[in-house]
Amino acid sequence: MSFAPIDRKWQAHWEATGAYEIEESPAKPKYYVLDMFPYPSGAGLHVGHPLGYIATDIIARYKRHQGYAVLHPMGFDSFGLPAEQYALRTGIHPAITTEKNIQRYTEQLKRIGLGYPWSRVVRTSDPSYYKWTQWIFLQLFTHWYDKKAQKARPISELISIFETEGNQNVQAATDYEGIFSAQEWKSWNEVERQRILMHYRLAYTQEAIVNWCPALGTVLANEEVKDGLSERGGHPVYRIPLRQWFLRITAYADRLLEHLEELDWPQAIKEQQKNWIGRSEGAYIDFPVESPEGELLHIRVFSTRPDTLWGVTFLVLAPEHPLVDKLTAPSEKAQVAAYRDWAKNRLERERLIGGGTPTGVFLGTYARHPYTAEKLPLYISDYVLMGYGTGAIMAVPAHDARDWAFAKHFGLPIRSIIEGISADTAAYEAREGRLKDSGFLSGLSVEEAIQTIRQRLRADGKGGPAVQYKLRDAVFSRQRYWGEPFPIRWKGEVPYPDENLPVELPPVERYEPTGEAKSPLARLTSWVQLPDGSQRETDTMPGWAGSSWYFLRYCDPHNPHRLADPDKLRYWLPVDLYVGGSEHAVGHLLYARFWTHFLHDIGVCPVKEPFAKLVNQGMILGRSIVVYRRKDVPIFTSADLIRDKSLYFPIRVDISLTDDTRVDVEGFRRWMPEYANDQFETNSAGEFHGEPVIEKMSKSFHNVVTPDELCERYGADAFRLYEMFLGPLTHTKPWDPRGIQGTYQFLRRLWRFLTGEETTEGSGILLTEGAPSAEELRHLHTLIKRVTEDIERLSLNTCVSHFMIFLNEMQRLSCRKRAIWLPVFVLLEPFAPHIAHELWERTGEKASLLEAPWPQWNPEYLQVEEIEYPVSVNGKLRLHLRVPADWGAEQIEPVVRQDERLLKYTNGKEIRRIVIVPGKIINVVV
RNA sequence: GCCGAGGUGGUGGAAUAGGUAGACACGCAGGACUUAAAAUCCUGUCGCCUGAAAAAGGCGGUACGGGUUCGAGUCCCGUCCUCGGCACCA
Repeated sequence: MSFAPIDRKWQAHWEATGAYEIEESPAKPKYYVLDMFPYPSGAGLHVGHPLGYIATDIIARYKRHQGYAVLHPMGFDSFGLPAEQYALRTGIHPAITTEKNIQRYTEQLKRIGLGYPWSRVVRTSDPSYYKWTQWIFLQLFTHWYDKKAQKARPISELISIFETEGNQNVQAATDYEGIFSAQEWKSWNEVERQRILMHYRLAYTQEAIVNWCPALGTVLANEEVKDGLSERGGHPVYRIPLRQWFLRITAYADRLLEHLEELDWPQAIKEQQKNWIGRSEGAYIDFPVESPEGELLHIRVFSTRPDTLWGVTFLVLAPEHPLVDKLTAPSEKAQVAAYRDWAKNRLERERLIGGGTPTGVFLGTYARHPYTAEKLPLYISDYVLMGYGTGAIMAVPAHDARDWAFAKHFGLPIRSIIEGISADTAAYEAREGRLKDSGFLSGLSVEEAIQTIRQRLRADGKGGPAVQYKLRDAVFSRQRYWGEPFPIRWKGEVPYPDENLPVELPPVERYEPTGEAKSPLARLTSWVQLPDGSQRETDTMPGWAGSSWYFLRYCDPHNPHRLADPDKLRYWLPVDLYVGGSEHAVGHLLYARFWTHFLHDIGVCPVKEPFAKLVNQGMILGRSIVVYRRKDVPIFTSADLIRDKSLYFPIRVDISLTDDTRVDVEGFRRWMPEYANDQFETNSAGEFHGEPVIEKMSKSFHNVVTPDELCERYGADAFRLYEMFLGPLTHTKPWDPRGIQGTYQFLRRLWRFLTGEETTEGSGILLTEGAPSAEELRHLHTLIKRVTEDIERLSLNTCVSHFMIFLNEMQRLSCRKRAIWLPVFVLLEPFAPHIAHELWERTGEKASLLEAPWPQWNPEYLQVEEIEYPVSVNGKLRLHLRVPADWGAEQIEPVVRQDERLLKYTNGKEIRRIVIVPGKIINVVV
């Protein structure tokens, strides 16, 4: 018996009636529940993908029963690399592949009975959508961040300020260090002005060092490079400077950090974002230094431990530090050049793995301690990074493990400045103790000393308090085809916004990279060259551009005039519940917050934080079956016969050819023709077994289970229930292909019990009239209470158990009373909508089950009438037990016997009464 | 190394306020029906002990060692292990 016909009947009905389309209704409270939209890959959905979607579908349906206007939309993150690579191989345009995949995804999602408003679907690759992605980019391009006002402001306002007072009073998020007056500003030409403005824009271009792989013709991310070679193909990778677009996310570092507090997100994700932003407080300290040519300079360092200033015994600069050339003594030039060369070609990765022994060279010159004027030797070493702080450090080997290792290796002095601490065997890094030998800091605690020195440095003009972030500005360029084009026209060196949106992605004939670190768009000269002599930007935006604001578009998905209507945004935002995988912890989730803060600043978005509550669903792992083939001869051996696995090669079998661990040998032979003539050693029962392995669900492991086949065989509802029943939403758990029997069995029992039918063809239902008994009401209201409370705390797996227990009780009581079952159908609807709707229809109820109000539990039905029951314990002490009125002696006696123990615990106090409630001994009244 | 989350039967997991640990389900074992299989239904299923068995009972048990409490899977201290993230960030 299959529930598939019922599934189809109701899915068609919902489709035809637009049952899940939704509008703002001011009279109702709103609830916005969101899934992370998928990239529509060619492989389709496997059973791991819809886990979160089913959970949010349950929440959405539940909230709808509770009278909320619920927005629970779906869309597609449809720009991306796989479609482009497929196009490279086949010549099929990514738009066609993507369209096909979206069709397939949509069918699969509908087959599970997910109630999405399909009219609201957004696709990031639609021009009508990416028009607004481009628009947001232009807003970033035409805004700067004012630190005084703590918000983004139009670049035109910055120009006005420059024209009237120059830049001396401007506190902006910028890397521009010069100071200029209004006169100077006015004296400059357009190109010079634009060059300066570029340092203020929130979207800007800059030369950056990238991993360039000529063989692949593209730039690679750090994680795509292994040991100087490309991960794919193993081609050499070079670090070259390239002009790239950046977004100035660092302007928002503080705000992104602060607002983390107010979010109801998993602690792990908040921690990750916090670490990623990596705020540290410390101080800048300037060390005077004289170059071999006699030039007086200073080296600025950043330290979180400025209190250890008297423990400094040398300074270290990053090899790329701009002062290295000037500060190298003639005698050391050759060595320094050699080291710098070596360090440059050493990739980040090796440098980290190399970890153990410090490397570096002496520059042959010395800096002066800012307070004691002591001579401090200057070194360069690649353990100091140019990209963080100032690219130079003061080394305090006694109180920093890295400096300690460096000092030991090069025989430099180690000087402890904490009382009673010797740093002979290891650095003392704790922020505890009192300072010694530290001038005016001596005698202070570490924390006191830090505060004192920060102020003193500023007062003395030798530095001052400073804050540093690990967060870097985000690279926003990709040399790819299948992404959003930049709405930018270059006139010479100066980029100008192209206000004529959308700038549509033109068709190309060849998808191969150009070999010059440019996207395939660069070949389209007719597209690139514009009539006014300017050229289009040919890079495209990264995958995360479109996904950084899609949740806004869902509120008003077809608006041609604006990103979304402000009233609609005000109604729906923020997202009340966002469910998705934790892999987006510092990518998508940080960028989406950044864009939302920015859009809030410019008055487009009513909220600063897009996602009030976030839940990470766990991964569902697959169960692969491995069979063993001898290394020496063409023989496969059943796994239960194998003693020494080292004699065998493991080979994964497609799980459709297995029944638990038993392998269909003939099927396997057909599937892998190269083994067709091999011998298969079976066990004594004549069976051939493999061995199960739990690992990621993946096509390459042949362990993928798709929802489609399960929905056909058991029905969408059994599938939905099983996905929930598997375990807590947030846990990573293996897919057990046999387990679905449990929820399928439950639904069949329910079906047979209520309809008396073995098939889904009839239309009968066996509900009876009549008033429910106290016991029946107690079961019903227990169910309502448990299911309601468990949905609220997202414990959907236990909800399923409650239904099973309830059915058992009703079967035991043979209760088919209408008054009991009607509310149960409402409770069941979010979990098993198809069967719930079918049963509801058969009852003849006219009201729509979708809109039926969620039942309320009545505490009165849950309370059990109590009586006092006098018993004697040990024949000595007389007790009064308060027990449910319908309990008999056979229920009380075991309890009493058990509670003889209580006598021991009362330390001589007289027990008057043991209070008992159903199932629990609550306390002893004395 | 640092940060975060966790450790309960053969398996997934339950125990919501510190109150009968193992609900519910899978698997497994036994039985019924059947020529047989599938399907379905019933019974049992943490370990050890007493008991011919059943009934009934006893003891132990939530990673390990301590502690608080009449009572601890739950709270506190210490140790070990697993998973996830970050990792020369000065």
